[in-house]
Amino acid sequence: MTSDGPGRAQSGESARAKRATSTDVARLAGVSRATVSYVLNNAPHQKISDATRRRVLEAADALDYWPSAQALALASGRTSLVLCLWPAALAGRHLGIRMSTMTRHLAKYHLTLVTHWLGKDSESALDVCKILNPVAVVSYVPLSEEETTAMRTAGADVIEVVVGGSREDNSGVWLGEESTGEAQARYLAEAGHRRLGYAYPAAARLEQFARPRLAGVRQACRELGLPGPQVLTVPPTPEEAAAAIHTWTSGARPVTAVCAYDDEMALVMLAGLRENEMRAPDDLSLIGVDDIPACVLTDPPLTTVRIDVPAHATEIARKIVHALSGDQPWSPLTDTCLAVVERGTVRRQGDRRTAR
Amino acid sequence: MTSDGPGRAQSGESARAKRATSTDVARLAGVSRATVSYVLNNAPHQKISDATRRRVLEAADALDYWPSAQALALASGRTSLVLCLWPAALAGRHLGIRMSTMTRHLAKYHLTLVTHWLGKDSESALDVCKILNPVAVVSYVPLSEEETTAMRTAGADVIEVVVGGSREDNSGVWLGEESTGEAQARYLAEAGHRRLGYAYPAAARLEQFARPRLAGVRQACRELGLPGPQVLTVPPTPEEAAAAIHTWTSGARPVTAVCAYDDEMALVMLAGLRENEMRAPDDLSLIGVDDIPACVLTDPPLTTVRIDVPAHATEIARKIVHALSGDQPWSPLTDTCLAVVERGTVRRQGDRRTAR
DNA sequence: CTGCGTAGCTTACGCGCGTAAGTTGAACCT
DNA sequence: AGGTTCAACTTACGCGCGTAAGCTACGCAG
Repeated sequence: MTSDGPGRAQSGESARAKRATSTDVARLAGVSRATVSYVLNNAPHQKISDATRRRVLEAADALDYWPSAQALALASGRTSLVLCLWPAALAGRHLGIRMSTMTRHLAKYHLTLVTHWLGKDSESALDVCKILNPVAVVSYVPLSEEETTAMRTAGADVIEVVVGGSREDNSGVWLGEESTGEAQARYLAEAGHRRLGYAYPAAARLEQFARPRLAGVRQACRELGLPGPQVLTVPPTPEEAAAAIHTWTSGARPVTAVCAYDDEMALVMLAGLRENEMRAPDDLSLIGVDDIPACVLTDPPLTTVRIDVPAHATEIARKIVHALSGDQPWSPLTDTCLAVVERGTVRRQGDRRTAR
Repeated sequence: MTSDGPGRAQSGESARAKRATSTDVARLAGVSRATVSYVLNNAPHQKISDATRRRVLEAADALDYWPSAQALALASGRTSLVLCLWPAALAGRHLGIRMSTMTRHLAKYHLTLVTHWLGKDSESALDVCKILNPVAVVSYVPLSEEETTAMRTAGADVIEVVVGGSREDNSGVWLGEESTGEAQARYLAEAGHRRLGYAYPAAARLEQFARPRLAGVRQACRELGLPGPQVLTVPPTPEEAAAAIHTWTSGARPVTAVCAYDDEMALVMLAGLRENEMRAPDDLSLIGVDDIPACVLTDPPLTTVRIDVPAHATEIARKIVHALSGDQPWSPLTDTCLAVVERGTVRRQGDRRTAR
């Protein structure tokens, strides 16, 4: 038995039916192609008798007809595609929820989301845009002025660059990376901490996220009248984390709490604390970003800032749909896509010991 | 200053240049459209004078002309797209490398990879296929017979379903999920273990991966003459892991080593061991799959099976390119996309204590 | 001087579609 | 009887492209 199970690759020889065109439907229904088109698109000002309409619909059904997206795109000058540009270096675990949320939301408006992965240089971004000719682009990669204008001439009406902009650039709308930093700092301040540290990642690929997050911490400190955070670059090894922790805690004005760039950084910090025979939160408070599953497994479990990814993704999708419809000014549905998950690594003012 | 920074969404009003068509180029060069086409495509049997050729090339350059992918697709009947279907539930951290590897490899052959994210049900898979009309589909989601044939009539010449097939289905080619399970079991057997456990995940979304991995362990046990693994479903909490560990280790014929579905499962197991005041590898050996960064941070560091993702991705891309060219039978470049990373959680036969 | 091959183009068609602009014949009004 | 209206269609065009087929003028053999 040589049936084609899944996993088999086949070249095109297999006798497969060609897809039916509207001409085929017209022939089968015994009408002109135009009539078919009018019926299937419910053309508003065309009079089609019920009998004819039914014949056309039956013929289309019998032939399993669907219109060619390419022909549609050529004729109308626009596709129904939304292109998402994503940097390969950043494949985190929220990606799936983020993408499927956007996919579903856009699908309600008959828009199809596809993702293209970019390497170090975003060279292929423009090529892909030319090939797909999407109506909108949402980019998680910084885009140069030239690239955006080139994409616009390539047909992309709406271009959203999610990453790297400042708050004002985003029309005061939504969650930038800064917000996570702000949330960390505000929470620590509210817990009574005044001298903060920031654990900055060593990997260059994280720069574009780390920089705005740190900026958010700085901004919050400024607004709250706290001294700026003491920033240390922490490579991902327990030993180097231990050294950084020593620096933070041993000065004349020691840091009492550290904002970690993300949860993985915080995990490394926890290992560094062990290395120094110290413990969170008694010797140093710690807060991460992301709420990865491992957060609940550590001892003590890690306090962190959770990004409400579905909410954020929905906001972006909504903004795109809105911009495509192109009427009233945009207003966000929510501006709080963030929440602090309180667990065991931040000591609150007044606590002597923290409960296990 | 109201310049359009990144992060701004714009609707289409901005006076942007329309893209140039080959008609524009023809007009500027003072020739017919056909001549333009012949020049730009280096038509083999057409005689074009050098002067004309140069004028056309200059005009195309001046207008920044590129052919419309939609028109090309309509005229030729095929696109240069490869569609990758990915289940949103499975966004792991290797995704970036996997995708960019495939993207780069396919780009060498002027194929563009785009990814579409599927939710629980793969309902939209076919729609996307109809919209994009890709030459090939590589799916990480199981596809029904109807779906594959429908995709073929939609124009996809090559369809690769990476997941879920058995070894034979994949034309004896490459790495299925089974292989990771096999590698775990073989390694443990070689280290002297004879009674193995398998820590099966509780989350339903992991079923499609867990099942073949477990099948691989079973297969290896059979081939090595070992009793089959004692399978326990382990929810992701330390307490429940501790209970499972108790079951494994306390019988008349206790298990001495456990294959964890993946590293996260192994991490939970480690927490469960702590809960029981036990330790790997002295009380129980443990091996994961994936080699996530956290592996080196645990105490002891986690022994695991690493998937050589770039190699695997390249194999898939090569297979697709090969199938599209459609000549000689396919042969893989490598069949070992797996490696065991030996760290501290597997006790080798003869060791009394394991070195830290 | 006529015929012919050929370099160097142009004209024409089809890919599959939406849709504007006809066309036809029956019903209705004067 | 002759004109008008209108339902129910069909014909024709363009979107941007590749490419088959046709066309023209020039050089050259007979």
